[in-house]
Parts: sequence; C-alpha cells; structure tokens
Amino acid sequence: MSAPPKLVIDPHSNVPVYRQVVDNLRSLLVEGALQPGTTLPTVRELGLELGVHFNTIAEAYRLLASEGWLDLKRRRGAVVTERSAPQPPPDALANFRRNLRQLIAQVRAEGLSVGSIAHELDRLNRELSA
Amino acid sequence: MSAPPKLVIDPHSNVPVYRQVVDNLRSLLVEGALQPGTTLPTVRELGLELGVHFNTIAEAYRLLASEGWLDLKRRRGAVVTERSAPQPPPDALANFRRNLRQLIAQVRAEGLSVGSIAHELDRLNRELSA
DNA sequence: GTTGTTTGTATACATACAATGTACAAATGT
DNA sequence: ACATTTGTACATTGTATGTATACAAACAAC
Repeated sequence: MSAPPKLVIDPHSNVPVYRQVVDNLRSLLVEGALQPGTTLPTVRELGLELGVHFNTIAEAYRLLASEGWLDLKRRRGAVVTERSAPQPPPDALANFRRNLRQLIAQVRAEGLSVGSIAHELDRLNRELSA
Repeated sequence: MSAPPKLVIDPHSNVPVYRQVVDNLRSLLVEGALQPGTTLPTVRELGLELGVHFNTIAEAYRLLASEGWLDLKRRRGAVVTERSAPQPPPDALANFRRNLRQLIAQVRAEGLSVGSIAHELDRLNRELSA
C-alpha cells in the first residue's frame, strides 16, 4: 500500500501545514499520479514521515474527501475515488487570472527574471496540453 | 494624491485581508501601475474604502515597506520608492514551479478546462514579454 | 511659538485558527 | 472474545488576525 510520493512541506511557511498537504496531494490527484483505487498512507504514517501530528494529516484528508477526491473509512484508510470535473463557479476564471497575476508579481518582486518566468509558464503550458 | 486603483478584497476568503491588500498592491507595483513617487491613500482612507480597520491597512503597508516598495512617514503618508530587483533566493524558481503547479491543479479541480487554463497562461506570458 | 489637524505607530484586547494530546469508535483478523 | 489498526471527536494551547484606543510626529494657521 501507499506508494508515497514525496510531499514537500515547509513548517516555517505562512501557509498552514494541512493546506500544504492538501495542495501537494491535489496536484498529484489532478495530474493522475494518484489513480482511483490507490490507498494513501495512513494519517499516522504520513504524519510521522512529515514530522507533524496525525490529526493535521487527518484534517487534510478530510478536506480532500470533501472535495470528492478521497473516500475515508476507519480501518481501511484513505482511498482515491473516481471523480468527474464539476461545473466551475462563474468567477473561477477571473479568480485564476488574479491569482496567477499575483503569483507572478510575487516572484518578480523576489528577483526572478521575466525571462525565466516566461520560460516556466511555457513549460507548464506545454505540459498541460500534452 | 492617491489615484486609488480598485483593490478587490474578499472578507470571507481564507487568505487574511492584510495579505490580500499586499498581494493586490504588489501586483500594481511590479507592473508599474504605481510609479515611484506616487502617494498611496492614507491607511484610514483605504481602510474605509475597503471596509476594514485602518490598522489592517497599516499592517499591509508595513509589509510592503519591509519589502522595499514603500516609504512610510507620519503626516506624509505612504510613498512608492525606487526599488531595484534583489538577488533571487536559490530556491525561488523551484518554489515558483511548485506554486504554479498547485494553482493550476486547484483550478482544474474546480472544473476549469485545460483549454481555458492554457489560454490564460499564454495570455499572461504574452503580456509579460510585451 | 502655540494650537489643531493629519498622518503613521504602539499596545492591549477579543476572537478565530492551527497544531497537538488524548480518548474513543469502528472494522478486521486471530 | 480480544487485540490491533485504522479514522474521529474533543479539549487544550499557542499564534495569527482584526479591532479599539491612545500616542507621537510633522506640518499649517494664526
């Protein structure tokens, strides 16, 4: 069980740990690296591996379950479910635009060059369409 | 004074208000919509406009000042400063990659199509290089 | 030069959130 | 039956967020 893809969490980030876990796992789920039927590590296992309390992992799993990605059951663990894409809320695109713009502004402020940012965008885009 | 570009903040977001203000303003600063020498609205003005306490705005201004964007002084207000791009930290690119990937995963999970995401990426990229 | 006004700043407080500790409940194997 | 392995529930503790209120500095008016 539990093909554990390495999750990277930063305990000093201002983003709370449980949301970092959610974001990491959701990436893997969306990209298909975690297929339906897969069993995730138990909350205690993953908590130990990441150095946080298992309740923090349980909170993350519950969030993903509420998004429809996981099915949680005692004694059996967290299993990835089938899930069809929902209808996007009407402001989804506008929000995405804003968040993307702010993310780019943030890294430009950090000193990343426009060139390397553009390169990354292109790379991701190519990866998407593939 | 204070050509007030419309900031959009969502009091129900899980992102705290002062950081929403920071993110919005940083976008405008990076993109040059707020030129050095510009005076921002006073903390009380902007607080009133956004419906939050002025100390919340003051916190945001202080963060931007600590990033080098603003110069704060009593009685004169918040003035946009000259600022040269710093040396990016060594993990900046990797972090950007991860954040971008997670942002895309998030909106795909919300139901946005790969096509519209790709289109947005392309648009932003073109806008960057322009 | 005193006074009032306009700014940002400092501190104290209430509330909410994040992470943990501990006890529990359910499912399964022996 | 019993023990074990899972997720769950709830209380506790520390930290973050947002507000209220008082303060300090700079400048203008007189």
